[in-house]
Formats: sequence, structure tokens, C-alpha cells
Amino acid sequence: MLKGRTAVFRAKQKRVRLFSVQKEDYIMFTLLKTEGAARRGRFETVHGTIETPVFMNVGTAAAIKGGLSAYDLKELNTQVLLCNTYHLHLRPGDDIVAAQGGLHKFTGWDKPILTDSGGFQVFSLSSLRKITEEGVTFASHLDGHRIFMGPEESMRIQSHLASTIAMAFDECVENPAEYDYSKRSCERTFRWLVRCRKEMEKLNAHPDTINKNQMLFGINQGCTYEDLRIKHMKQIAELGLDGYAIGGLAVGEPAPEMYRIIEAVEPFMPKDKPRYLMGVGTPVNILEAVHRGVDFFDCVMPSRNARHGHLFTSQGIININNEKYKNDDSPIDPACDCPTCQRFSRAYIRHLIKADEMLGARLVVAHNLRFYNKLMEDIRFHLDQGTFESFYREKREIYGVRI
RNA sequence: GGGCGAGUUCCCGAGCGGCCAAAGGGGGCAGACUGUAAAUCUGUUGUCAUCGACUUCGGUGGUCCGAAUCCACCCUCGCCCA
Repeated sequence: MLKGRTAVFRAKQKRVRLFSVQKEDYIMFTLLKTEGAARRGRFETVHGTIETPVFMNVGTAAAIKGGLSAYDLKELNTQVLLCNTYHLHLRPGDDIVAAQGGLHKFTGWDKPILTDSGGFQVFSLSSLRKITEEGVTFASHLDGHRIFMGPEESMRIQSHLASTIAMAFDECVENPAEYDYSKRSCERTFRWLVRCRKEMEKLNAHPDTINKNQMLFGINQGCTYEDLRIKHMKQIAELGLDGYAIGGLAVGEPAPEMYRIIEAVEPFMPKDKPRYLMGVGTPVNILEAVHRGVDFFDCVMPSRNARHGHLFTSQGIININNEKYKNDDSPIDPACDCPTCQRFSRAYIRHLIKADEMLGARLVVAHNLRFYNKLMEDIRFHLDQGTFESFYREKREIYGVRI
């Protein structure tokens, strides 16, 4: 059946220059439609189909912070769960997760899971690590013990976790960074990527591997230097990976810088593979990036900010902690279809957050994640309809304002 | 009735003659957060104002150049004795 559908898309491809590339029967990316640089796609995986553009929900330690389970995510129409290699290696240990049958069985989430490689921790735990050609030595943020992680270790851990998509082990370079350092780091990240791919091929061929169809996404780096970005992108594109990510952005540089880099790199990203802008971002960032040809996103912002009272609505951003909501009987967002907005008032939610009740965190995280997932649904709808540009122009003026 | 002890800014609580508008918590108000060391962090919290000025440490009156701090009396609360 999939083969038949692929054939249909291939037939279309000749006419309208859309793409459909097949790795296995169930692993392929299909570009359904484009509007300018923006892309509407479909990514078939061993754990189900991902409609793109997509926002992946971040559950670093195999759980969405705030207390949402796999059941809750289904209700929010989440497509992909993101978990973290470094955190799960430390606790409970990837051997435990493997013994439990992999992340899908462990978490009860049967849809696609993407695991980040630990590359971001090379950046965020910078005071606790040392980088060499071989890899990175961290001091565990839990108890200080030394852990070594290189490309092979990261791939082995991710193979144990049995995620749908594994990310290459990279160095997420801080911003600003010297040109020379960025260049050397980029070159090393490329060598690491080659090692990642080799290790993954080995692991996927091993009889004990839980997910033998684990995919690998490479990560573009190069700080804010366009020439480094482009050179690196061209290099990794030649490796024929399952997807391509842009990393090292939204790490302190102004948003226009980020957009500039996406625009510079995008022409060199394979058109027939998903593109993932790592760690981004605000709803406006996402609109801007979709507009520039990105398909995948993830960010801690909806969940973390929710816990801190910063809520996204169709009219802009509210801080539910603000006194003005203490007696407000309206929902967070009257236009929102999330379980929280169907049942609870701003006054109640404000009270719960103020009182540090767990229920408060749960309700607001559910709301913000639903807002992001709905944003992506709207984006896909308008791409399907060919009305994305006007949607993008309208919403980017609204979603960032504080009300 | 007698004997101790205590009353500090929204709350708890430090201060015990000048460096005190008064430490530190809590609470309040506001802000930050972008591949989660984040249920975290930052600012602010007497009044007016630019330095600065003014009112405040149970009450009233004293001592002193100067008092939240010392003295006298009063009020309130706690414990103990009758």
C-alpha cells in the first residue's frame, strides 16, 4: 500500500517537481506541497507517520515536565516525543531502558520518538565538560562523576533507547564564537558525524538491536558564519542521511541573525529530506522558519514557560501570574480547544500556579503544548490550502505580543 | 494580686546608642526563560522624590549631639506563683 502511494507521488513529482524518496518501505519523506520556500510534507517512520511542519514535544527525561503522560499527549495531538541521550544515560541508564524494551514500551508512547544526542549538553553544561577529538568528558550534573561521550557512545545509547530518530553527536557552539574556533569545531563535528553514521550502521545490523530501522539526522553547525555553515551543510548533505538539522541557533544571537543563517543554509539542504531547526522556538520563530523552508521543530519553551506562568494564546502572550487575572472567569484562550481551556478559568489556574499545586503545572503545560501543536496544524492546513503566506503575515504580528 | 519574658516594616524574624528605612526568610508585585543542571532565576516590596527629604520599630513622656536600641509609666500577649 505504501509502495502504491509512493508511486502516486512519484508520478506527481515529474509534473510539479515534488519529491518522494524511499529508504525502506516505511521510511520516507514526501514533499506534498510548497509555497515559496515553505514545505508541507509527510514523513513515514517505523513508528507511524509524521505530518510536517511538526513541533516535537520535549520530554527530556522520558517525561513531559509538568506531569503529562503519553495519554495526555495523544489528547493534545502530539506527533513526536523528544527525549535526551545524556539525561537518560545518567538516569535511569540506557541499559535499563533497553532491558525494558526501549523508550516506546518504557513510556507507553507508541508514536515517533526523536532522541537528542547529548550535543546540546556539550553547550549547556560547558562548565562541566572537556572536549577532545575523541569526544566529550562531562562531570555528571547529578553527582559529579566523570562520563565520557563520543559519537560511538551517543549512537550506542540512542540505539539502546530505540528511538525512531537519533541525532548525530555534535558540538553546539556557543554564541558569539571566534571564527577559527567555529571552523575547527565544525570540522570536528563533521568527523564525528561520519563516525556516528558508521556506528549506527553497525548497530542497526546487530541482532539484539531493538529498532533496526533507527534513522540518523545530521546537524549543521558553523555559528553565525555563513561560509562555514554552507561548507558544512554541503559536506553533510553528501552523506545521504535521513534528515538534516540546523543546530547552534537560538543560543543568544538576535532572531534576525538566526533567520539570516537559515536563509543562507537552506538552499544547500537536500529538498527530499526533512529539515529540523533544533531548539526553536517562539511561535513567531517557527512561523519565520517554516516560511524559510524548515519542517521540524522542538523547544522547551511551551513547557518551561508554562510552568512559569507564561502562556501562549491566539491573541498573544499572557502571564497568568499577573494580578489582573485573579478574578477572571474566562479560559486562558477562548479560542483554544485544549482540555484546560474547555474546563478551567484563568482565576483558578492562577490560583493553582500561585499555590504551587501540581495540577496547575499540568494544566498550563497541556495548554501551551496544545497551542504549539495547533499552530502546526494551522500551518499545515494553510500550506495545504495554499494560503500559508497570508496566515504567516497575519500571525507573526500577533503571536509575539504581550497582552 | 505577685514574678519573669515578649511586643520590629504585609507575616515570621534579626538588630540592642550613630555605618538602620532596618539583615534573612516567607508572602506580594513584576520580569526572564529557545536541541530542559530550570516547579528555576532576576528585580522590586514605608512615602515622596534626581541626589535627597520625610514618617516608621506597642503607647506616652524622658535622657542624649544622636534612640528600634537607655530610663519611667501605661497598654497588650505568653509562661510561672498565689
